[in-house]
Amino acid sequence: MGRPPCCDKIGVKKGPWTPEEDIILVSYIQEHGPGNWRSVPTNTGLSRCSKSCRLRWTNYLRPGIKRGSFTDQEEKLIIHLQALLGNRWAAIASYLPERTDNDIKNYWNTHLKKKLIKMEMDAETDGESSIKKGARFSKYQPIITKGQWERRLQTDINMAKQALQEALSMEKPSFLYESKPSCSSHSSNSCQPPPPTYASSTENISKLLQNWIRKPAQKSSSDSDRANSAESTQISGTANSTSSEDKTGRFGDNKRGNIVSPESCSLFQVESKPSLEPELHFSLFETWLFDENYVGGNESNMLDMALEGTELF
DNA sequence: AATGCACACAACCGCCTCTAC
DNA sequence: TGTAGAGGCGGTTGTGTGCAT
Repeated sequence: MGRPPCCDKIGVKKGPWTPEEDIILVSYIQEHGPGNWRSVPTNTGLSRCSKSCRLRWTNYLRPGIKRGSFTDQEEKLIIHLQALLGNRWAAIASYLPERTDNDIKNYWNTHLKKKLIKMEMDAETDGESSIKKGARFSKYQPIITKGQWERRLQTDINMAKQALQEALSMEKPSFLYESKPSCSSHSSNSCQPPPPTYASSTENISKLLQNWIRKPAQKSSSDSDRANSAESTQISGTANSTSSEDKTGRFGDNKRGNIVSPESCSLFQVESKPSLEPELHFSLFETWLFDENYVGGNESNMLDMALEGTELF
């Protein structure tokens, strides 16, 4: 039924990307910018389908991707947003600009889902024992009663949904600019955009390129995909390991010169996830998301809220 | 040291949405 | 207005790695 998948074409390579392919893709995007993925395999000679190229870029090569373990704050944010939005990982990812939807999805599936299930089971177990004692919610007993915080939760969810809709819409609501008065009535030149959050990753790519260039002799086109994959992972991992440490990275930081040019930074400033100004989103939600006191002051309550305050579970 | 298992994550698949014609 | 194609998204799978036995 329907169209055959674009990746069904004969000769289209699948599997892990090699460093060579990464470099080709990054170089091409440097020059032409992201988008028009259909033309990427044709123009680069990559034996990859357009989807694969886009995915590789957005999930791995795109500047600004933070790797490593999720912080508690990120974790709580994901839990809240998942409760609010469901499995809309792209929407959730828009509130964690340094994380890809794939990363969040993976993290949810491998960590948070289990964690919440465990929490739920613990709560149920505790609830059963509590029922016998006549106190259903004793373990996560909030300061306010369940009925009270349920009503507050519903109100907050409605408010948050409304805010979220506005935030996700094409037009930025005016209140989002409250924290940026300098941008309100000035020319575009005087309104400095926030520093690109992906700068660290541009450096990562630069390092990746450097690492690859330093040992070209080790590379062989006859290497198996698996060997390439392993090296790719190693190189990328090494580069990525620095990403969360240095937020000042610039694409032009490549001392070897031209592969990654400073001018290309503008490219990556253009290409970004929509609505990727973390401080804006955080300013909008941080109170609601991180005000743990309002349900009793601990993470358990928050998780309990996420579990019980939505139909998604 | 060898084996099995669980975990993490990159990548693929298929469906949906959007847009140009 | 309908259709085809490209891009986007979420679910799922495959594979490498680390740990326990």
